[in-house]
Amino acid sequence: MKTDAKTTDLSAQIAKAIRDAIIEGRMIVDERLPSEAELASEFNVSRPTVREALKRLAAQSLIRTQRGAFGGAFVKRLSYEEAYGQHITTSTLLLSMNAVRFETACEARYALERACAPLAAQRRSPDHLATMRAEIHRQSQPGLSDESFCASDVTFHRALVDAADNPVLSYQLAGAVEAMQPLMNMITFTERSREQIVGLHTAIADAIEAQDAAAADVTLEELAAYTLTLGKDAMEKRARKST
Amino acid sequence: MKTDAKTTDLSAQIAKAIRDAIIEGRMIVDERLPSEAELASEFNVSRPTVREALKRLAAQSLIRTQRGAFGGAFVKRLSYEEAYGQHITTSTLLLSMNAVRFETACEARYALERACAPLAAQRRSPDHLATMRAEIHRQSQPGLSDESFCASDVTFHRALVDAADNPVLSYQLAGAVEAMQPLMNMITFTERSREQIVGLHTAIADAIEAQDAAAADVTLEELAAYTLTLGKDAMEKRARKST
DNA sequence: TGCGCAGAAAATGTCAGACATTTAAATGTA
DNA sequence: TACATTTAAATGTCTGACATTTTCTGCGCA
Repeated sequence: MKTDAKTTDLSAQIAKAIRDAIIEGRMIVDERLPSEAELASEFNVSRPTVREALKRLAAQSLIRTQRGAFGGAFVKRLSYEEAYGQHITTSTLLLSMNAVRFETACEARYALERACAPLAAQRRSPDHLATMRAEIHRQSQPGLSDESFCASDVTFHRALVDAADNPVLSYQLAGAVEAMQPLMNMITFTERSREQIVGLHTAIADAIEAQDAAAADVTLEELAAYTLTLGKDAMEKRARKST
Repeated sequence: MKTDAKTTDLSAQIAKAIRDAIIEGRMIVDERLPSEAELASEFNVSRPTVREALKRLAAQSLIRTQRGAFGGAFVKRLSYEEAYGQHITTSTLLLSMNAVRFETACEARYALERACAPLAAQRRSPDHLATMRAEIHRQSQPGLSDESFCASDVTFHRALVDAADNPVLSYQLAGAVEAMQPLMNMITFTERSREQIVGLHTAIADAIEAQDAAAADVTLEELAAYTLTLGKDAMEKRARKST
């Protein structure tokens, strides 16, 4: 039953075998793996090869290792924080390496955000509202760099998403929202466009506070359309400059 | 400037240094990394340590390696397929390891799917419609196992999402849809419930074909509600059994 | 009896060096 | 010129050793 795909590294094969065991539930959280020496003899390879396999799994946050007596490798409980981090890294790279069009990413992001809006309107906590208001205030400060403006924009939208109070939703959305930031950073925000955005953000916060899902949806749609035009302008300028 | 965090492995530090270089764009796709020996002397570590670092990066699909003369490690273009795979694995584990409530996962999934529906209605290709119809047909076959029914359900919904013709959206949704399957597999589908679901699926396919976004949305909402009741029943049964 | 400290043991972390294998370029020959 | 051969530069793998960390054990002492 062993898949003797001679084409792959031994360490990759071993990593796959262990990974499958974890995914299929044959090993449970906090269960200890055999020691490196035991794994080595079990798979008939040397200890460095086993170690390479374990490092692969560690990179995916599937195991953690602990030194010392009664240490070893343990199946790790994947935390939301780590999953967020991995997802954001992957999403960001996917966008930056595959020449994804601004329109495509933007459409995806706002489509997903609008899916959160009704839940956010229903469940928003004072905490999330406070964050949104604080970021709106920051975005109104003159002299803010474009990067900081974008970062604040991300924080605002994260708060909106988190207000839906569904960690699975937050996790899935994190990728879409954060991965957009590098693309957004290419936009130069004029005083006029910042005013527009702050106005729309305020309208969104108001709608969420008033638990008015319909209003939030309409405003988000407006914001999506406006962001799209800003992005298109920026992309055109870059295209002209490079020719 | 070297972060001498003595608390972490050398291989983790080296992996981080290279990963940052890739993420920040200091290394571009298909660029060759220094050889293992060169990296070893550059970071003042041994070759096995460098190799462990490289395996970490390979596990995240950030690099690929090539043997032979003029081989080495190269920055890898992250493909949608691989990103899908990683995302699904992570999402699945996140759900299974953190005792996410069925309701939470279900809510997230359908909220996101409903975000795709309007775009799918607008852009659906004959291909996607055909897939949806084919899966509906499969789901009507008597004698289908619960697992196969669930797998077909996932394929149907993937087709719905893909019909929106936005790869970024498909990528983000893949995690939500596929990661639900293990949870759905715990449900025993009676003949009656299958009929219900097939009916709703048919209504969704009809709405998408007719480019009627509103109808698709309403039906998806119904399906979400129905799935939720099925899930709750299944969870209650399991709870009773275990006491 | 109970407490604290030293040592043993077990595991991962790291290193050095060697050999095997793969691959493409360079070289030589018909 | 075309094809076969050699060669060199990489990664892949193994062996063995030592360093470090951490826990448990057992001893001595009050």
